[in-house]
Amino acid sequence: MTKSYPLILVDGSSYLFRAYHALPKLTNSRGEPTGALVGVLNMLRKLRDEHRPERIAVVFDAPGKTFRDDLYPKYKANRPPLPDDLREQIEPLLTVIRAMGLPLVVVPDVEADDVIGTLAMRAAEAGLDTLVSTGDKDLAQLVDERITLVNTMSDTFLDREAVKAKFGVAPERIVDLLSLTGDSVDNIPGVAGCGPKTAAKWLAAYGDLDGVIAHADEIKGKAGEGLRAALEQLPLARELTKIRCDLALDFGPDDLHPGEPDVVALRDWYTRLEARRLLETLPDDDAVANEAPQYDLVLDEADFEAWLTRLAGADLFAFDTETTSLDYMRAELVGVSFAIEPGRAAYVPLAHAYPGAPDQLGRDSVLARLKPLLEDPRRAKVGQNLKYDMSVLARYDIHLVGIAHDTMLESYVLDSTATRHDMDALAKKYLGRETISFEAVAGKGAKQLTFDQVPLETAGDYAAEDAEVTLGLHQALWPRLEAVPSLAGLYREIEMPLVPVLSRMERTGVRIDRDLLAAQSRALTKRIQALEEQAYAAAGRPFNLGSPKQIGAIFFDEKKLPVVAKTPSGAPSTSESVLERLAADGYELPSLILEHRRLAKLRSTYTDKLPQMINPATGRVHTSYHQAVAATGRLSSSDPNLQNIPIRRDEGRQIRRAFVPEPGHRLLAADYSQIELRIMAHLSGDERLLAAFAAGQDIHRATAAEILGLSPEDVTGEQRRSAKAINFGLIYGMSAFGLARQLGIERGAAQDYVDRYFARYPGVRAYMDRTRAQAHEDKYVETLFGRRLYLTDINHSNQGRRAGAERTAINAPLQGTAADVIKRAMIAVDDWIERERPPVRLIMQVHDELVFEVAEDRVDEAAEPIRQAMEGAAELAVPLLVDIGVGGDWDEAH
DNA sequence: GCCCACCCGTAC
DNA sequence: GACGTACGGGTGGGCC
Repeated sequence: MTKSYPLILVDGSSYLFRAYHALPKLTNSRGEPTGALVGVLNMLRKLRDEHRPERIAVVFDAPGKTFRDDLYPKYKANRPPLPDDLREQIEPLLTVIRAMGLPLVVVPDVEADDVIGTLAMRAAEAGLDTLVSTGDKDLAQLVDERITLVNTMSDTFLDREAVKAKFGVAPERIVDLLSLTGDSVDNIPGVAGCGPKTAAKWLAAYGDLDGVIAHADEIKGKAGEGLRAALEQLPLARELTKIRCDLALDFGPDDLHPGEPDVVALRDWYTRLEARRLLETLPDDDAVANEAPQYDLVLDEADFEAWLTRLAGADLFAFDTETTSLDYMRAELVGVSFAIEPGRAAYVPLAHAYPGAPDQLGRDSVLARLKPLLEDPRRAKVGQNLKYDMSVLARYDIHLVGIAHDTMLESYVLDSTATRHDMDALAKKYLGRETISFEAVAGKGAKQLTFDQVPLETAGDYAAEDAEVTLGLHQALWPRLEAVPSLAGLYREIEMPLVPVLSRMERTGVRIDRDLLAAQSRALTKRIQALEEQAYAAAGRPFNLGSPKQIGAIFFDEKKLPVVAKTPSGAPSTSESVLERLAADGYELPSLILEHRRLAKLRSTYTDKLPQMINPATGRVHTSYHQAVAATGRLSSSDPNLQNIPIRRDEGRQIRRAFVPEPGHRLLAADYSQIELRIMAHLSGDERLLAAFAAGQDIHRATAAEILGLSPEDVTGEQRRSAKAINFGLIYGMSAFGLARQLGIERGAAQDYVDRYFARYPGVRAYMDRTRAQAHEDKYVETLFGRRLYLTDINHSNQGRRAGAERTAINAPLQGTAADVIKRAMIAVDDWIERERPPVRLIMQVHDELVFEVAEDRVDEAAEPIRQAMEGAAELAVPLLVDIGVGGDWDEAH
């Protein structure tokens, strides 16, 4: 094609129908109809590539009545309703056309033909040649010296001469010809017995339609009779057929310059449509990725709508919230950011409030429109620590679903020993990219701003980058994860499904009896004060009982007490074991300090702190569970830490009485019995250990009996205690030296115990040897569910470092498998709760224990499903046993 | 006033 | 030196 056209007008509606009927009914693999849509897109691409027009518009009919309906109520009455599988393709088509950068024209209450006629005429007046691309013969009436028709699907051009050749009349007579022949699709009757040939003949003979009408009497035959019968309606047919070229449009040809294609959106759409040919027309991924990122600050409806459309078409999008607080229970939403492709992201500020802040889209209206997307399980989202975003959104009644990926967890599963899994660290590690720190935009210390006070320019870059980097990280991390099927399985089956469970558990929180803790604090204060006075008297001067340094000065400098042990930094230790030793030697002060430390610890860490952590809105304490902290796969808890509430000593245990249910409810505590030893039995396959668990024996008693050659009933309490220390020591990779210290016995005696243990449990020894050897070989160990823990020090030249790594190698598979098991149990139990909606809430996890708040009258029926979920969480060679207790507080539930 | 290392103690 | 995994309070020193 050599001739160039300054304006191309595309009859989009005609092509859509032609494509729908002419092309096979294709669908993509999701079952969405795509045939007509892709057909039209291919045609548009071809048209644009061949002509590279300066101006172009794709014109569609607008829904609604037109002037033709007013002229003729039966207009288009024969037309069947739009098939559903065609209707569904219209909106996506319009969206993709916009993304292609092609001006889209839909004028309310006007048909595409008339818009095209008017625009072509205006162009002609301005001296511009127009190419009208259509599949509809009616438009032949527009053809003249400046207007040419093309059917891009069949590649046929119609200029004046071609129109004459094809229809037998000049373009000026096309309206007359069509009036005579009629149009069954538009329900314009025409003349019975008169087809295009006859009509052309008549028009050639009598000049035009008026001439034909004037000479109607002269025409013979069936067609002549038809003509005479149709005379009255022919003027109306002409009115209906004639394309209007005089519409009052508020735009003209010069408003129709094509824009830059949105390659990112197009790639998503073409991918979704599975249109490979179209995908190939787009520039390479790399070319896009290497461009400077484009961050949109979305402040108006049009931009937001455009992003909504992009998100709706994306297979996966990255998502992030900006808020006023790290505390998910207090955080107010300040903005949201999105990315659908590295290099392209947007920030939608919603509630930035500082002097001179620009108007922003309303939070409620934005959230209302995001809600369907965020709650749609088929719309896949990726985020960094999405548990946080999920909890924040829940406060706005948005229940995030479709959490497909979390980059923090991808990183954690790939390497749990990495110290940090935050976005900044990951961007540096995996993308070689330095990101904007929160501190850089919000400042730090007392001058730190909340995010709503951060100016939009910097906030936008920061927030959009968060989403964009998250997507980039996912693209870097996911292939690495997929390359190791066991890790991918762990991620998919355990870590990702756990995210909503933890979010719910955190938001539920736990009720705390503030008054009880306050009373305990007062009682502790009295005792602490008394101890201080006694200590000052014993020391001969006042000092800070909380300062190991001052204690050291008094003990080892002033009173010349023996140094029992030193701290790692070389200072004389004042640890519990040291003080106990000194107390046993008859000194008074050490036991006073020990007592003081215990009480001060309880007061500062628990009885004073927990009431401060009560959320005023819920009256409950909401901890944070961290899913990417502990290298073994365990969770950790902070703010407050609910996983180290005292239990071993009675004084401390009282604090658990302050963990209470709502009125009408009970606490139910379910803990695994000896889970790590059972896992050791399973992993080692040791026959005696397996047999002991199979028989339901008290495992520490059985161990004592084996080591000492007694029958279980003859084992004393002291002997059982020693065996228990051995069992735990094994789990921690303890040496005979450590055991001796633990039990306060000679090293030789401890070694004797260890030897006898391994003689009776040879499978355990073999397992430990095997594990160590494997660790040296692989530089990592794994849990039963494939979780890996890397041991960088396993071949270290330093003996201490190497020994430490070996202990970790022994401990990690046991601790880590237990963590896997309880995580699976949590997912199962949450699934039951969400499915059956019993009056049961999961409120705490403490490594081998789950705590529930249950309606008082439903405790009995809750216990069994909980037990089944927990005991069924893994299929081991030994039974998994769960002990369940119920009470009016957490202490009582044990 | 803020930050951090250190020591110590709580849990499983 | 010697028992694994966490969190966090108080002290005390350094820094701004």
